[in-house]
Parts: sequence; C-alpha cells; structure tokens
Amino acid sequence: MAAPVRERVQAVAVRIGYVPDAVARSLRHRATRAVGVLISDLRNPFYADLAAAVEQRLRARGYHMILANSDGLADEEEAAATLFQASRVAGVILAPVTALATRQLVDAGVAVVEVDRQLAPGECDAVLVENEEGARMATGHLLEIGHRRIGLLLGELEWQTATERLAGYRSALELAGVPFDESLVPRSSFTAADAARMTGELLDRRPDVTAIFATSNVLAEGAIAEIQRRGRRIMTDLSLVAFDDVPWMRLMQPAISAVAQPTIGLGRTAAELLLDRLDATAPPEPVVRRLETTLVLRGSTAPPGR
Amino acid sequence: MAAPVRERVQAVAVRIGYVPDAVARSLRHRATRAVGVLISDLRNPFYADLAAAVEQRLRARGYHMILANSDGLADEEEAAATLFQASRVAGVILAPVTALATRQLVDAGVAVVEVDRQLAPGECDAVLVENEEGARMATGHLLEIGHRRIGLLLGELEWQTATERLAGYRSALELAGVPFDESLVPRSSFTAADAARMTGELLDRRPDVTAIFATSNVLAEGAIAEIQRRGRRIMTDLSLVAFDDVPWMRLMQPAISAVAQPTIGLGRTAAELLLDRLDATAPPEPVVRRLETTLVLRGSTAPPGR
DNA sequence: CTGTTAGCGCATTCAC
DNA sequence: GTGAATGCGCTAACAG
Repeated sequence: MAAPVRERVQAVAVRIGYVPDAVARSLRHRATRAVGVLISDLRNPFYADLAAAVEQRLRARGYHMILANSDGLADEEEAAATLFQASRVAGVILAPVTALATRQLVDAGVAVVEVDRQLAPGECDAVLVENEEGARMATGHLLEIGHRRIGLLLGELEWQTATERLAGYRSALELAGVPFDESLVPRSSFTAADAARMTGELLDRRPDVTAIFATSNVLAEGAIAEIQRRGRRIMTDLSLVAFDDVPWMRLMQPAISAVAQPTIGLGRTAAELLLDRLDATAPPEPVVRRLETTLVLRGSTAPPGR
Repeated sequence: MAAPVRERVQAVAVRIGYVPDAVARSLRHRATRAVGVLISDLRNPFYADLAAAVEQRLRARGYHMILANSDGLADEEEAAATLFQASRVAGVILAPVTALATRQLVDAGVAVVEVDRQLAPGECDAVLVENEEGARMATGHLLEIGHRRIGLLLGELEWQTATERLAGYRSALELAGVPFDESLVPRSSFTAADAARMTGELLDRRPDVTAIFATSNVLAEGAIAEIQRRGRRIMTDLSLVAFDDVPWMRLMQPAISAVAQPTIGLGRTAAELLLDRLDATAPPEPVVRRLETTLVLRGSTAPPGR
C-alpha cells in the first residue's frame, strides 16, 4: 500500500494502543507461537537453568514458553500435557516422569522433545546427558586415588538418569576389579532431607565407607548436611563427588568435586531441535542427542585414610 | 441433556482424542486462563523460587503461566509486555525494571501485580518485602557485636530493593551513632563476578573493614569467592551477612548468617492478589503488601578482632 | 491496488 | 428439551 497511508494507519494504531490479537491470529492460522515446557521442579537449579536456556532460545526465535511444574508426579504431567494440547502449542519440551504424556502428545500430532530423561524412545526427539560415562568418570576417579568402599546416593530408581548413573558406577568398579556391594547403595530418595537420612543410614550401616558419590545436586546437599551434622570432615574423613555441578559447590571449603552437566546446552539443544522440527528442517525420524559431561576435580576428593 | 447420550458422546470424544480448543474458546470468551510472569533471571534461585510459587498457585486455580526473562533489560521487558498484551493474558505478575511496561499494561486494561520491586506505585497491586527493616536488622546485628566499619555490597542502585536496603543500613548506623562512610559502599553491581571485583576493591581501599553486608544471594556468592581467594577466613577475619537466604548458605562452614525473605510467600501472595482481582474479590484501589523478613543468625558473624 | 467476504472452533442466543 | 445461527478478531482469498 501507499507509504503515507501506511504511516498514518501506523500512527493511529500506536496512538490508540492497538495490539493485534494473538488469540484470533492463532485461531485463524491454526498455530500458536507458544511452546509447552514441563519440568520436575523449578526450585532445583538444574531445572531452572534448563528452563532459562529453553526460554532464551524460544524468545530469540519468536516463541514463548508456557512453563509448568510436574513435581515429578504423573498426574500433574498428564494435566500439563492436556493443557498443552488444548492450548494448541507449537511443541512441547518435557522432562518426562511417565511415557504416557509424551505418547498422548505425539498421538495428537504435537512435536515433543524429551529432555534429561527419555521414556518414549523412538517416538520423539530427546536430549540427554552422558550419564553412564559421567558416573564412570566420578567413580573411576575415586577408585584411582584408592577408595574401595564408595557409597552411592541415587534418586528415583525408575528414572533413567538414576539407572544410567548406577550403571556407570558399576562399570567403573568392574574396570577396577572391585566387586559391587549392594549395601553401599541405599534405597532411592529424592529430596535433600531424604538424602541426609539415607546418608546417615549408610554411615551407620557401613562405617567403613571412605567416599560418597551423590548423583544429583540435591542429594549432594543432603549428604553434606548430614556429614557436617555428624562432625565428620569432607575430604579428610570422607571424600565426596557430586553429579551435577552447581555454583555453590565451588564455594565450599573444600570445594566439591563434581560431574558438570551441560545444563544450558541441554536446554538450548532441546529448543533448537524442536524449532527445527517445526521448520521441517529436521529429518522425519526422531533424533537423539547425547551431551558430554566433564569431571571437575576440586578439593572434596582425596586418598582415603588421612 | 440425557445421561445416556452424554455418556456416548463423552466416550466418542475420548476415543477420537478430542480436546476442546482453548484458542477458540479464548477468542469467544474474550479471556484466557494465561498469566504473564516476567522476572529478571530464572537462574537466580530467588526468582526461580518466586516463579515456582506463582506457578503453583496459578495451577491450583486453573490458570497457567507464560514465563519470560527480562534479564533486567528494559527492552526485553517492553517486548514481554507487548507479548502479554497480544496474548490477552488474564493478568501479569512482574518484577519490573522500568515503570513503562507496567503502565502500558495497566493502560491496556490488564491487571498487574508488581513483585519484589514497585515502580508504578498507585497504578497497580504490589507485593514487596520489608527491605529496610531487614537491612536494619542485619546491620544492627553487626553493630551490636562490635563492628564499626561495615562494607555494603549493593546491586543496581536504581532498584528499589537496593535503595531500601541502603536506607536500612544507614538507619541502623544512625541508631548506633556510627557515621555513614561512603567509601564503605562500592559502586553498584549485579553479577557474582562484579561482586567479587567490588569486594576486592573494597578490601584494598579499606583494609580496616571488619564486616560485609551483601544485599543479595548473588552478591554474597561473589563476596565469598573473593574473600576465599584472598585466603581470608569468614567470621575469624571478616564477618559476613547476606540479604536473601538460600539453601547453600546453611552448608558453608561457617554457615552464612542471612536475612531470609519469604520468597514463596511473595510468589503465592502475588498470584492470589492477581486472581482475587480477576474474581473482582479485590477492592478497586491498588493493594500493596509488605512481607516480613527474618534474620537467621549462623556462624559467619562474630565480634571483630579475634 | 483497494474493498469485501468467508471461516478458523467455540459458546451464546434464539427459535423450534 | 434440541438445533441452527451469529460473532469473537483476524487473514487469506477473492472480486472490483
């Protein structure tokens, strides 16, 4: 249209504060610029960083994020999946607790990326971390410096992250010729409080453990609290490694050795995989990405016995 | 309608996977169940907890959350406000960086709650924390145990939280008859790295400081890193208090004394204020809530000089 | 190049 | 009680 007309119309639009109705536009286009993001717990820095990275990439490409917490509950996850489906989101990025939600969405024709855990392999894209390799590195390091009785703190055992990290632990033991001892692996837990209790039970049952491998930042938090409560000193009395490095671990004295996850990369990759699929830039078959971890050695791990 | 018919229809709906289109419904109703939430930085546990609390309350009342990060940037905030307005959200909860976004939304007739900071007083609801009182308690405690030269680490000086916390610091000094010394208050900063640098400059310029009050969890992180880097010991050499208690502060040895904010309450209250206003349960005039803080004394604060 | 029209999926209104 | 019509605000496809 003519430039002067265009300008006049624009001016009026601004003056009366006209903003096009995205709802009507979405109905017309049968597509929204919203992406559903479902995580377990926003208060856990791992998921917060993940969500922040996702949001940043979405925003950069003109999408926005509907964020929901599942609290690790299947019911909440189902509800969120239905919400996303009803909202006609362009796609969904989720840390699954069950395969059902993913399946429901995929069946409904919405693009899904599973992140951190994969529960519906072959049905959608997934972005994961090298859990087994990371756990092998951490355990291997402890073995190398002489530890033989290494306690393992695991989260929800049904979760892929837990089983893979357990596999890495076992694999490192096997490589070192150290037999696996079930009594060093307390029953699953989730919260820091649970982890503290588990750590206490472990130390009571097996006072001979010389090192602990906590397989999440939350579990590490609980373990540290309990170790301190008992007046035992990290590194001197007991070595500690964590899976999932978070900023405060660097501040502890001694600083906590940890397997750093590419958390930002996880979120960034998930968002890009999804947006590429929306652009039909992606291949038709599901793509799975495994991102590497890094072992960050700090002061919390030392040879046993003094 | 008749029960058997209803049942048959329901069954078919489930079988073919029919989910009502929320977009069409929203267009028809001229209202959505979405709430825009805009925070500064999801990676900061304070905002993550805030967002988690908001999301929980929204979900409980049948709303969902469009979450955006402003990164403390006015441009991003403007963009988010326009997105929210275009999306015809039921309301907006935001930690403002400028008054403009709030104003734009209020003018457009959308319900707004400012949280953590209030930049458009009288124009919308707000939920804040007793910043001045909290800072007075923290500073007062340091003064009581004998400190006289207390360094103050402040964030963005334009932000209300910073000015109020500064006011609390000054008020405590005044009550104790200690003159305010500008050289103890380095120029504003924001990130942990900035705080570390600021702390270094402060300790160089004023080697006689015996205590530091870091007015956010991020600033405390930077301060601790720098103090450790210099080989100085918290409590023994230098007392430290933080504003905004976060879980890792309890794990430090000595554990960090901090002014605990009711972060979850802040989010919960913001969501409830907003939803009440949508229900027209709220009074017509803006309501402002100030939530109390608590001083949690731990090991990082001790009398100066041994 | 401008103006008109039809329909996205739902819910409300009216007629039956 | 059930069924048909209308319009929410936009845009794509038309006709003028």
